[in-house]
Amino acid sequence: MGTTQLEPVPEPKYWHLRNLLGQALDTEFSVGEVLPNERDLAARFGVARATLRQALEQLELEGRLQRRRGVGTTVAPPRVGVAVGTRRHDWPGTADDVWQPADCVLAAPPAAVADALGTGRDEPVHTVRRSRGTHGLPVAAELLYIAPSSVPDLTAIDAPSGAARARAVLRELQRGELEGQESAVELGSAGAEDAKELDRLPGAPVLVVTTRYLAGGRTAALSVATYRADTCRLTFGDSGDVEIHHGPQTRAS
Amino acid sequence: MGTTQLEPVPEPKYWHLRNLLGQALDTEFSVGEVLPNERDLAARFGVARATLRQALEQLELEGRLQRRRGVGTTVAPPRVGVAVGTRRHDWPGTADDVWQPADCVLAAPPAAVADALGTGRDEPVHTVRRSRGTHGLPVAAELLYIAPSSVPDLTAIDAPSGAARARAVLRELQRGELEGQESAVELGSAGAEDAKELDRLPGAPVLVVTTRYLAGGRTAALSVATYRADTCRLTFGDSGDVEIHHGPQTRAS
DNA sequence: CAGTGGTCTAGACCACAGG
DNA sequence: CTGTGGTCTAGACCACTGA
Repeated sequence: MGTTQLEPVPEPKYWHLRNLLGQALDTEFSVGEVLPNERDLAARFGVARATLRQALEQLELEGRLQRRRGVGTTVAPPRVGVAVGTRRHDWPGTADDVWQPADCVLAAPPAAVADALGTGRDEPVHTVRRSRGTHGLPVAAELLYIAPSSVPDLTAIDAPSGAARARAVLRELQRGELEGQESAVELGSAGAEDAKELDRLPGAPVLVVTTRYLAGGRTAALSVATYRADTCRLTFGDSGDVEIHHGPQTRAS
Repeated sequence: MGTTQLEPVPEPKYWHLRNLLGQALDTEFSVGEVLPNERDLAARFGVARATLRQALEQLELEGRLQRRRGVGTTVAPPRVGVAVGTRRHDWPGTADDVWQPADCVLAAPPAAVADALGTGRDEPVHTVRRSRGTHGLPVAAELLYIAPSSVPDLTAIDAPSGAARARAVLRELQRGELEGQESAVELGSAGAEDAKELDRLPGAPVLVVTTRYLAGGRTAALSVATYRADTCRLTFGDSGDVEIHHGPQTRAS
C-alpha cells in the first residue's frame, strides 16, 4: 500500500521545482517579499535558468508570484474576487464606480459582434471602452458594443467621442428595460492594447468574459471584457463572495 | 504560409510569429489539419525552435492549436461551450448525464474546505469524484465535498466507496432543499492527478470553478471543478449559449 | 523503427527600474 | 551605472506515437 518509491519515470524538473518553490512560498515567505533573482535561484537548485523560469511561470500563472522586469520576483497577494454577473438583469454601469469609461466612438464592429447584435456588418454601433480597477490596480479592460436602436434618444450630446460621450451613452442605455443577460468565460491572451492597459506584457493570460444583454427580445448590447488572470478570481452567483482559496493548483503530484 | 521575413521591430519575435501563424490558421488551414513539425516551422521562419514553440504555446493557450507528443500539431476546433451555473438552484447531478461519478469516500477535506462547510478540520465529509465529458472527450474533473449532515439518510448503502456509493450520495443530496449557489472562476494549473484525467500534461492550464451550495442557511456542499482551459468556454446565464467567438485574443497588435 | 512534441542546457543580449 | 526579468539561440536528449 502506501509505500514511497522512486518513480520509474521521474517527473519533469520544472514541475518538481514548482512544487518545492510553492511549498517554500507557504512556509518561508510572506506577501510582498522579494525572492532571490532567477540566476541565483537556478544555481541554488542546480538547474538552467530556463528551467527555473518555467517553474516561476507556472507559479505566476497560478497567481502566487508577481514578476516585474527590472525589479524582481515578489510573492503575490491572494487573488481579488471580482463580481461578474451578480446583480442580474442590470445594465452595465448601473451603480458603478468600479468601471471607468474611457472613450466612445461610433464604428463598425467585428463581424461576429455585428451578427450577434443583429446589425449589418458595416453598420456602425456605439463602442464604449471602459476599464476597471480594484485597490488602485487595473484588473479589466472592456469593449462594449451597443446597437444604436438601444439608445435612441442620443440627441443632446454634442461630443462625438470621449469619456463624456461614453457616460452619456451608458446613461441612455439604462433607460431601457433589460430582460436578461448571459456570459461566457474563456482563457485568452492580452493583445497589445489590452496588455498596456492592464500593465502586463503582450500575451499575458486573461480571462475573457463575453456578456450579451437582452432587451426587447434581442441582443441590445454586447460586452467583451478581459480580466487579468493572474490577479483576478471572477465571482458569479446569487449572493456574496466565495472565499475558498483551495489554491489554484488542484491536486499536486 | 511560405514567408520568411521578420523585420527588426521592437515587437518580440514570438509575438510577431504568433500573429503570423494565427493569420495563417484563419486563411490557409482548416480544423484538424496538421501543421508542419516544429523544426521545419522554425527553420522556415528563421528562428530557434524555442522561439517558435513560444508562439505555438500562445496559440494553444488560446485554443487555436492542439499539440500531442508523438503525433504533431493540429488546428483545434472552436471551443465547446460548457454550461456552468445554469439551472440555478439545482443540486449537482439533477438531470445529468454529463457528469459521471467515479468514486466516493468519507475523508477529512482540506482545511479551507472544512472551514467553508463549517465542519471540524478533522471531521470526515463525503468526497465525490466525478468527471465530465463532451463529444467523448474529457473536459472537467470535479471534487465534491458534502457535509454528512446534508445527507442524513444514508442507511441502505452498504458500499463503502466506489461509483455506486457516489450515485447514492448524490441521490440523497437531491432530497434536500437548495437555497442558492455561488461560483467563482479562476485560472489554475492541472495537478498530476487532474492532468491524467483530462488527458493533459501536468501544469496544463485549467479553469477552476469553485461552487458553494447553500441549504438550511449554511454551506451544504462545495465543489471544486477543473475544466480544460484550452478546449472549454464556460457559460453562465439566464438562458442559452453565447455564441460570440470574437477570438480569445482580444485586440491584436 | 522513425518522427513528433516535451524537457533541458549554457550561454548571449536586450529592455527596463532604480539609485 | 548595476541588477532585474524578458527574449533568443543552437544545440542535446527524452517520451511518446504510430507504422
